[in-house]
Amino acid sequence: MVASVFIVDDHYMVIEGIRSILQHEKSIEWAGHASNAASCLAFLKQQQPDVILMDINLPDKSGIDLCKEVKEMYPSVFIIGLSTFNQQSFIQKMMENGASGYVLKNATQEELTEAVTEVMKGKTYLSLEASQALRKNISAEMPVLTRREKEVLELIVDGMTNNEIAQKLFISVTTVDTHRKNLLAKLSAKNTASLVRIATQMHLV
Amino acid sequence: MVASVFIVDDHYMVIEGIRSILQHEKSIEWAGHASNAASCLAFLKQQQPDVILMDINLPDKSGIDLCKEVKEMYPSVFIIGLSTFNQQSFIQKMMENGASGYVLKNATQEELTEAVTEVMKGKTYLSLEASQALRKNISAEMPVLTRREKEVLELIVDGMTNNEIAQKLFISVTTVDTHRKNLLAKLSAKNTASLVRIATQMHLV
DNA sequence: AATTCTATCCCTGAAAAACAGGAGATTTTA
DNA sequence: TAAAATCTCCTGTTTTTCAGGGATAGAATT
Repeated sequence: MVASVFIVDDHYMVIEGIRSILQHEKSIEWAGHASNAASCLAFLKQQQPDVILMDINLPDKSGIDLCKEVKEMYPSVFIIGLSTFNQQSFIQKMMENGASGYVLKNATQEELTEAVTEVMKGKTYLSLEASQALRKNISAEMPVLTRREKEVLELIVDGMTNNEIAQKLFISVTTVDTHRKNLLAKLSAKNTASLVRIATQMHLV
Repeated sequence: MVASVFIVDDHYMVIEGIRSILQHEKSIEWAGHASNAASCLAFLKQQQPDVILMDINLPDKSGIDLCKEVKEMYPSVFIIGLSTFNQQSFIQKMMENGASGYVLKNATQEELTEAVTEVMKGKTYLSLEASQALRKNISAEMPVLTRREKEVLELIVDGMTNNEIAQKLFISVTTVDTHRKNLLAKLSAKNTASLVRIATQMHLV
């Protein structure tokens, strides 16, 4: 059985690299490529590949969102996340949104082909680094923020004061302050500065 | 004349992609590749290629630093910076450290080969996006921070208060406050939160 | 030699954030 | 349905930041 593989990545060199890696594999067929989410969706209207290798960072929308959309429209297509970083939050969100695997861009030829073949069997493939990142952080950190907390956090990062946030969200300043206190506690930050740094480093905003 | 090209990039897929792109070019010869700065330097002790394609993000040291070192030791080697982002500060630093060109990873085959051939002639090659980024920001923003201001900024981002910073640097709290005010002014930030966000986004810390 | 830049220090007063310690109402979920 | 989570609001106090000045001394530049 031959698996057709499609690639979404905004870097031509990466597309070329993957193509060059996979072309030797007899069990894998090149379905095509897209450099952004829009042309990926356009392609899928015409035909559906078996597997999509999907970069997390796309110019028009995040791979995490695209993954969700594609899986809703074409549930039978397997998606493998692709990125340079093994950030736990990314990997987790990608898997939550229906991805079947996650591979880092420094993966070897063996890893990549194994990922595709395993996923085709309906299994899940996580590269060593990815699964380690997932394991390490699932047990520890990565706090769960509520919808409102995320909302407040983003406005704080945008440089708004409690007062401004309160007006924007039509709630009391004291409420905003409470959310802020909870954010500080959840992210183990002692003040605004560390809160913003932690939030950006964790890619929460 | 045949140009030998060496690549330093920590992503196997990118190396494969570049190799696949350049192998069709008769005027270009593949010298080899390294996935970190250390093995790059080790390779250069044995032989020197004509051109090095060098990623900005390397696991052991930044491409910007590596560029400087290589140019000091082997001034005749041409270096082309390689990265996913067209951040003005990165491009500028790379060029200041002796690079002859800068190419983004979404470059086409034509761009990449042109970059190599132009640089071989002793010319400078900047991809369209790179030169635009350079032009746009050189005229505007990118504030110049003094050594002390950078120091204070880093401690602020680390979540320290003026008081703590003052004790750490053995200066008065009012001095720290002055630096802080200057930072807010220079980065056009209205408070700590936006200061931290801007600093991290500009990769100042 | 004069100017600019940098780093240092000081002041006042207002605004904002951090910290402590509650509590009621609604939604989710087990 | 009962428990847990979430969102909401409150009263205080203390600490930190922000805004607005001004000032001195040394280093670098013109």
